[in-house]
Amino acid sequence: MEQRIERIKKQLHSQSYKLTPQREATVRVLLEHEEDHLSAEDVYMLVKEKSPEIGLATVYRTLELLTELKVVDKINFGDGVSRYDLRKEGATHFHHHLVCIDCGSVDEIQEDLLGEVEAVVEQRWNFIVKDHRLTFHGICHRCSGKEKPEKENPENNG
Amino acid sequence: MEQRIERIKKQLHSQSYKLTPQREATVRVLLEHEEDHLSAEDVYMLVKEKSPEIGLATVYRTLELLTELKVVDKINFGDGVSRYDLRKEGATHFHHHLVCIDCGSVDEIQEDLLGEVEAVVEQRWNFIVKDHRLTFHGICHRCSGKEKPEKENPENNG
DNA sequence: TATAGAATTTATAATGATTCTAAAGTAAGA
DNA sequence: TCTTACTTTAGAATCATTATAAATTCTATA
Repeated sequence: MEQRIERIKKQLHSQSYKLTPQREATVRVLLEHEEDHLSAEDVYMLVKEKSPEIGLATVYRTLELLTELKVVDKINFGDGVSRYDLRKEGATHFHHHLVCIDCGSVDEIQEDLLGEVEAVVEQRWNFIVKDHRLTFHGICHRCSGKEKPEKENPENNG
Repeated sequence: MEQRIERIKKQLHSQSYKLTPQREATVRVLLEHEEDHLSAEDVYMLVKEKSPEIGLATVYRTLELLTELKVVDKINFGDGVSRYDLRKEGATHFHHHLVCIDCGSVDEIQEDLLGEVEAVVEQRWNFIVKDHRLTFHGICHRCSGKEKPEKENPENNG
């Protein structure tokens, strides 16, 4: 945890931004909730627990900054709010999501399954792929009664 | 055009909705701008040209209804507005998009490139895929100076 | 240490997309 | 024609997000 904060700090410094206490508090919340998909409001409320004096606008500004630095990814599942998702360290691509239309859960796929598809897109559409967003909508293993997949969140094979 | 409207009318009727003049005007705008990715406001302004008395709320309600019936897909490219995209007739999946981070253009891919990926997801994650959203961000052929792809919008091979 | 200047935060107001509400309009059946 | 349910309109309300102005903090330098 401390190491990751240290590295994010360096990343900020490299663009002449500072890791202020408010920004650090925000980053800590994101790290502590790595599995979740928090909205700005969610983050705000969690940050407030430990740093009650922080303002909502600051949280928004920090999240925007972190998005710019590609520390987090901003995503939208169509429910009217943006959500912020920490990138796995070293990951160069945006991970994928499984949204359950039954219970609303959101699981992550860290593996990059799009290698071949991107090659096709680059060749056939002459489009230089820089990033992607892929979300599947369907029924999760919990709702379908199927067994839990062996590795639901594999550590670092993206 | 008339045939498609007729079919959409039937689809509405099958759920005991009516194709009111306002709804029809909205559908016509969508059909006339099939290649575009219109926001609710865009649709509103286009509908007003021919039916000036229509209200914005009606357009919103109609788009919501059409989304429910899967006549259109509601998408979000991260620019703060929802956009509405007519489904190709017979298409069972949501088509893909190529968003240029340079000029902002949005091109479509009708082909379903995700067959294998979905099979992997179903098997490895025990997730029953019902639909998907796939958007690539990158540089389009116009901005990169590459030649235009042979078939930019293939007719109906999705 | 004092001080100027830049960056940052706070609190609040403003914006803009979307949804809600109440009243009026419309269509279909008895 | 009367009744009932559905639909639309206009405008108000809501909610997420962004902008603003004043206050605060940090940094560098004298």
